[in-house]
Amino acid sequence: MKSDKPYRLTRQREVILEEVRKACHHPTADEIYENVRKTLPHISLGTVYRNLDVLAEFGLIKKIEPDFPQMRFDGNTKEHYHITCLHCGMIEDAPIEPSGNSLKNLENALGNLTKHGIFGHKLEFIGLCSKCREKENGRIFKEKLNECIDTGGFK
Amino acid sequence: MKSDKPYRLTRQREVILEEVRKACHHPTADEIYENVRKTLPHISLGTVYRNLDVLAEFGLIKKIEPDFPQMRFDGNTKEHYHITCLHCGMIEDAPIEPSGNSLKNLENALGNLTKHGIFGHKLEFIGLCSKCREKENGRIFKEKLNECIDTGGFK
DNA sequence: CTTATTATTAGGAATCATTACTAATAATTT
DNA sequence: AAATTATTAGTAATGATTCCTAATAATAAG
Repeated sequence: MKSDKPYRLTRQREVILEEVRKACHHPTADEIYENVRKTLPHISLGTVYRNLDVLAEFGLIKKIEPDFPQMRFDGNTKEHYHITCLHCGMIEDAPIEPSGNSLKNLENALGNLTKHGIFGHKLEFIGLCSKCREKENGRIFKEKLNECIDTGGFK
Repeated sequence: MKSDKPYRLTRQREVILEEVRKACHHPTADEIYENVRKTLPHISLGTVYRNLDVLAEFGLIKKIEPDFPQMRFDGNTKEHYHITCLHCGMIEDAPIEPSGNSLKNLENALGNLTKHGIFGHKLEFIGLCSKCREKENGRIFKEKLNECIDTGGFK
C-alpha cells in the first residue's frame, strides 16, 4: 500500500480489482466496465474510473498509457515491458526480462547529467500483432519497416 | 517523404512546420496554434491538428504520445529518447545516444519469440524536471522513489 | 494565360475518453 | 445504535481531438 488515505473496501472496488487481475489483455476502462456489469449491473462508469485510479494509487494495479489515445490497466504490478499493436491498440506482455541493470544505469547517468530526478523508465515495443498482421496482409508492416529503416528508428 | 498522397504546400503548412522545428520544447497542438496565430491570425485549430498529422505522416515531424493525456510534437526526427516530467508534463531530450544495437537486438529477439512484427521501440524516462522538483521541495520525488523501490520499477 | 480540378481552409459542430458534481447510500467509528 | 464520512449512481461538464461544409487557393490541363 503506497497511499495512507482512508480506504474502504466496497463490493464495487473488490469486483473491479478482481476483474483487472484476471484479465490478461490489459483492458480499457470501458472493457472493465462491461465485464463488471455482469456482476454488478447498476455500477456506473464513473465508479469504475474512480476505482481504477484509487487502486493504482494504492499500487494494487498499474495504469498504462500506451501510444494510443485510450488508457489501459494492468493487474500485474511487477516490472515488465509491453508490446503495443500499432493497428488495434492491443497490448501484450513482452516475453523478456527487464534488462537487469543496464537501463537502471542509464537512469542514474541521466540523473547526474540533467537536473532531473529520474524515478524510472518505460520501454514499449511497437509492432503489429499477429491478427492485424494477417488481416493487413503485411501492408502496414512493410510500410512501417521502411519508415523505420529510413529514419533509423521508430521514435 | 513517406507518404505518396497528393501534397500541397500552403502557407499554413509551411508556418506550422517551421514553428514545430524551431520550438525546442516539444510543444502541444495548442501551443503551436498560439504561436502560429502570431503570423496567421485567422488560422483555425482544426487546420493545425490536420497539418500536424499530415506532416507526421510525411515524416517531417514526429508525434509524441507521452505518459500524459496530451499529444506533443517534435521537429527532430532523428532517433532519440525523452525525459517526461511526471508533474508538469514537460518533455526534454535525454542527453544520451540511442543505445547502439542492444535494444535493436531485443526487437529482433521479440520478433522471433512472438508472432508480432516489431518495428521499433520507445524508451521514455520518467522523472521530475528541476523546476517541479524545486517547487515540490522533493516531496513527490521521495514518494515516487519509494514507490519505485517497492515495486522494483516504475512500470 | 484561363479554366478546371481538387486539396485545403476556416469555422463550428460533434465525438470520445475522462473528470466533476450532487444527493443518496453504506462502510467504519464512536 | 447513532454519528461520521468515504463512496456510490447518475448525470452534467470538460478538454483534446476529429469531423463536416461551403468557400478558397494551389496545381494541372487546355
